[in-house]
Amino acid sequence: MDAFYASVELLRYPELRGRPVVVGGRRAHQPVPRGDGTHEFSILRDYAGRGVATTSTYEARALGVYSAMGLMKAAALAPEAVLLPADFDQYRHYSRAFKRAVAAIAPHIEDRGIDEIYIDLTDVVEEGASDNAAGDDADEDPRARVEALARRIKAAVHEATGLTCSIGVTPNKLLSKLCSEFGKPDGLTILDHADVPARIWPLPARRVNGIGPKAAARLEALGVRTIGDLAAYDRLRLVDEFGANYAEWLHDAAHGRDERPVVTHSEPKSISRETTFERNLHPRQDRDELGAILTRLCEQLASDLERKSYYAKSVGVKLRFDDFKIVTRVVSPPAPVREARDIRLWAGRALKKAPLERRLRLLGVRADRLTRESTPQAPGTRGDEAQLRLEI
DNA sequence: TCTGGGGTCCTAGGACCC
DNA sequence: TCTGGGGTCCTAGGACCC
Repeated sequence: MDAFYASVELLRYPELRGRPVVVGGRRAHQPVPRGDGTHEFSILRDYAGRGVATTSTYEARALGVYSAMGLMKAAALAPEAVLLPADFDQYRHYSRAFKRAVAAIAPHIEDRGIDEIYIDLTDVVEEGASDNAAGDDADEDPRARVEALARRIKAAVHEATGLTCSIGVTPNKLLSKLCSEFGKPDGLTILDHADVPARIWPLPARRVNGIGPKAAARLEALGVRTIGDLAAYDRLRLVDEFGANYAEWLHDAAHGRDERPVVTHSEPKSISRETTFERNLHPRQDRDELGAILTRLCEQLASDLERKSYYAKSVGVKLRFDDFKIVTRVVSPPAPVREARDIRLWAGRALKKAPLERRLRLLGVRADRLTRESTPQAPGTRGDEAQLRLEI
């Protein structure tokens, strides 16, 4: 989806179209209705406090404001930009709507978060082909068929949500992810393996999903800037720098090779809640306040577990200190837990294992190693199946 | 008073088992 | 004085993604 959160906000406040708009900041103010149908909006310059831009409209991006940028920095770049608080219920609603619209056409979908999916079009394209075989003036060009299908999906998404999306149709997820960035907003790119040298290799290596800031910097140090540089780079030297596994993946990725299937179902591995404080808190001086925050996080986590029907075999805490260093500690209760009181107890024990000298800016609680069962499951046993032991 | 919140996956070391 | 070769599970940290 194109600038998803910001675009949803523009549906609600059409008068903001064409203006730089930033979504984010926990203390951002709700727009105030004026009575004539318009609203009084807060602007970025007036924001004070912690927080980052969750997303921004293309007009704000033109001014240099991107996702994850601190709002104070964003305000320096775009002081007149409108600032809106995030409304995740609203975004989830539109997320479900666009996914439903796609699923009606192509049901083989992998969820990649609130605003992104992979679609396996193989069967849909083939069905279309056999349908067409009967027709007389049917379009026989496979590429034209694929394009028509992609346009049908874009139209369905727009019909259901009023929002635009960008689609990349390619032989695999890696290439589709790259191509979905082309022509945004409202892009459509169809690409085959043969197009990789011309259209993929000129791109910066950083654009590959899985090459982040660290890997990109190390590649840069090797003189590797583009995906084409990476494709041409000596494999063994890549192994020296990154280890066998990552090196092989880098090499395959640079050649547009990716065999990962579209995964239509997956179980969560962990559920967590965390919060950054308005001011840094000291483990001893602010002990009571921290304890209250931890309790609240545990209550939220317990309600998440209950709603989703999971128990946690491990409970962990996450601390971010004033120097931004992160420490995590995990404990495993004798039996899986779900109740807020239990989570609070074990989170407290995990916390005791952590170093507590510096001030904290963030505290988090995590339910780890999730299970549907409330009773401990010994390794190698399943339910109440009879156990068989054989010795020779 | 730069720098959110929710995730996944990988690596590495230690405990423990046969 | 030396002490193998598997395996699994658990924990901590880090890179990366949306």
